[in-house]
Amino acid sequence: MREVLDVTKALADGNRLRVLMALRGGELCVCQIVALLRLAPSTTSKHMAILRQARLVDSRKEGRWMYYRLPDRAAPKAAKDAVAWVRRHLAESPQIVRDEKELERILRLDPEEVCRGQCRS
Amino acid sequence: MREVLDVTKALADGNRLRVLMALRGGELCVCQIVALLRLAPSTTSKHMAILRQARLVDSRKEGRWMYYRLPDRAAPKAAKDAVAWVRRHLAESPQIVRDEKELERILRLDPEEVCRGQCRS
DNA sequence: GGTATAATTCGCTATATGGCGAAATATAAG
DNA sequence: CTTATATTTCGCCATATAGCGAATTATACC
Repeated sequence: MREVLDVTKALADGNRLRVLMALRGGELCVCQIVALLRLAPSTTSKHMAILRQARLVDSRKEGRWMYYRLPDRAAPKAAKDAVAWVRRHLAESPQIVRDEKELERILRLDPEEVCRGQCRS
Repeated sequence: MREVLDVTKALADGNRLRVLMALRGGELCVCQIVALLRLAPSTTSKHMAILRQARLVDSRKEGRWMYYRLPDRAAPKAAKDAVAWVRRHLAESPQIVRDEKELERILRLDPEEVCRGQCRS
């Protein structure tokens, strides 16, 4: 029950659903997710921790950057199936379509440039 | 997005997951669900309204009794798939197994008797 | 070592949610 | 019509959650 509830609670937020959809195209660093959601880095980080706790994303640290991606084969089936459900039923949402365009724009930028300025106090 | 979020928010509560699992065996009236969850009728009713809003259950009124059941063919695919996901990943939860036993006990009682006393002020 | 920067954790506030009991509604029974 | 009863709605309270900025941590660069 706990495992399933972790997943459903993690999915019960629009911004976290947007992140899962954004990760369809491959891993993203926190800076890029911040740029997409336009939330504070601290808020975004908390969202990512909730998704990871539910095993809906995996993460990988490279230098100062933390990259998040959709879970691989090793993830619990409940989580993988949940991601598949989200992908299947959210693909045509106007918000998600808008995010796709915005993400294209963000990915065209130098990652350094995306980060710069976000994390200044 | 709204439709998907209604579903994920509805699933993000343990008692509502328990109801969905309990309805596997067929429709139940509110009294029976109250007896299973051991929550106040008003609380239970609110949970059922949230599940119905998300199209995760259908309802049918018969006299004074309101019966809830899992959605049929006509329901949105997102809702049907979500119910299938819950059924697949929650079937072996200890809580759900306990609920199965308890529900058997409740179903052996006269429905009139199940209701009696719950709704007294 | 010292500074800069990406990310997280912490402390706080506003809002959302789950719970109850009382009141309201709807239907059956007298 | 009046009473009884199943359910829902309303008003309230306690807790959970999403958001932010400040402080902290971890890593790169000088």
